[in-house]
Amino acid sequence: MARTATKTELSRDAILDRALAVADAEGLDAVTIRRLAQDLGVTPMALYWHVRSKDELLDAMGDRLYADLSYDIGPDAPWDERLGAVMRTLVDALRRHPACLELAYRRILACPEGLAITEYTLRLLREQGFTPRQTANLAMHALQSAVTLVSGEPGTGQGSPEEQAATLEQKRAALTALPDHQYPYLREMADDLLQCDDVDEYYDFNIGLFVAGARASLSTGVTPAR
Amino acid sequence: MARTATKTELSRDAILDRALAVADAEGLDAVTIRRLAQDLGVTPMALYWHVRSKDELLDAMGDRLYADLSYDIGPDAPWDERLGAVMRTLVDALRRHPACLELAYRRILACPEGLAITEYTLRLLREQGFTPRQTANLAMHALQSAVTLVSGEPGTGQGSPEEQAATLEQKRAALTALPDHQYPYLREMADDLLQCDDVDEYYDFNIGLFVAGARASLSTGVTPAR
DNA sequence: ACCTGAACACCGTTCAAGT
DNA sequence: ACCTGAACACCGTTCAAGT
Repeated sequence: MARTATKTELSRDAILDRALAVADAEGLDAVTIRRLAQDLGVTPMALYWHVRSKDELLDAMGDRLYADLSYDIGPDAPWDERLGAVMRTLVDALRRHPACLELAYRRILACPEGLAITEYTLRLLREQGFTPRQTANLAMHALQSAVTLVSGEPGTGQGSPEEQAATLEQKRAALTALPDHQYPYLREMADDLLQCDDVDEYYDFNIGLFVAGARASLSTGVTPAR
Repeated sequence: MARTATKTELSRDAILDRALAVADAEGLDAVTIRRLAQDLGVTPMALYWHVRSKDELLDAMGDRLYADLSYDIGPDAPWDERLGAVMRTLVDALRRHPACLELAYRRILACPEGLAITEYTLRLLREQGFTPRQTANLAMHALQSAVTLVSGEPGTGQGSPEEQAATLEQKRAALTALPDHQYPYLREMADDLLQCDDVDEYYDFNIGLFVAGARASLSTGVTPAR
């Protein structure tokens, strides 16, 4: 919108800051080399001095998601609470840049902070008696669940806030227009499906759900069902 | 690759078939109006007679994921097995077109088959005693978990098979090059994190995990932890 | 070391025009 | 009803050239 013809000189960090700001405001699709250049008052090709390619820029944006995480609540806390704390931290971090969600997963094993939180989680589970296979599985899915929770938070879509509100109302209209004899449950729970009045309860419940599954799979030994 | 200058006349279905084929072979990014037109031996603008926009085409591709699903194992089966069957069906469907995974979530409440499986799941959970809020929550996350499981299946990335193999080997090299004193667990479980020798076990375990979480949240009444 | 200009090979989409 | 041609406003990226 406002072409911030900032006097601040161009740098990798300045580009990253602007990219995240654009993503937050207008969605990841709005993050464009040419757009960023315009915002920064510079020619598109100038960015290529500080960044190898757009893909590398997206990677760097993803890495920012893992910056400044604190998830270690101490070795004396129960292991399931420690696991829950990891997921809580991830969720809170991802919620700061919901437009960048899709960048999170591919960077967890690529950037130092991602490796650190993964190592922490692997150790936590391994020491609890999970097999290497189960541990790797649970650790990766703890992260993925965090991503999923944020991206699936009812009322949160992709695109600008206005677009989100518009598509939300559109979906509600579509659901309430369904024939009641065929979709009674969809109609009953339309609001619950589409929005979320208590986000804290939402995250608490679903993180608890994951942790409960992990707990169950530990006590029963192998696969928790079937 | 082979520009299939098919003599079959242009139609919405022909476009969709080609789009899915291209996505499966080269990833969703390769699905392009112009590329499809070339494959179909026609001018790009010809597609616009059969399809309103590229977005509508992507929506239609997503709808295909929900076609021909059978998940009802009968009302006499235990509810947790029925829930597991729903997730199994979704997983199997999504695995047929892994490149289209990101299209799945946004169409679940938009196409008839998506509505049907959602209604089925809502009813299943509601009759079990979950609150509307919990039911809506669990139903949507059952789907999302299915998407997550497929997209997170170790060894499965986005892009062409060659690209996947290349990035896989690259990641393994990166992990095994880590300092052992700092990341012992990452090094121990590098293979488990990156690939998956028994896919059936992988899906069974993780679907069971979700179902176990749901079971736990039902028996304990409200939120399963904290 | 850092930025620009011109150019290339792509996109999705509109709109008037053909048959 | 169905398709084409030309055009518009975008992309990411390369490469030689400027300072």
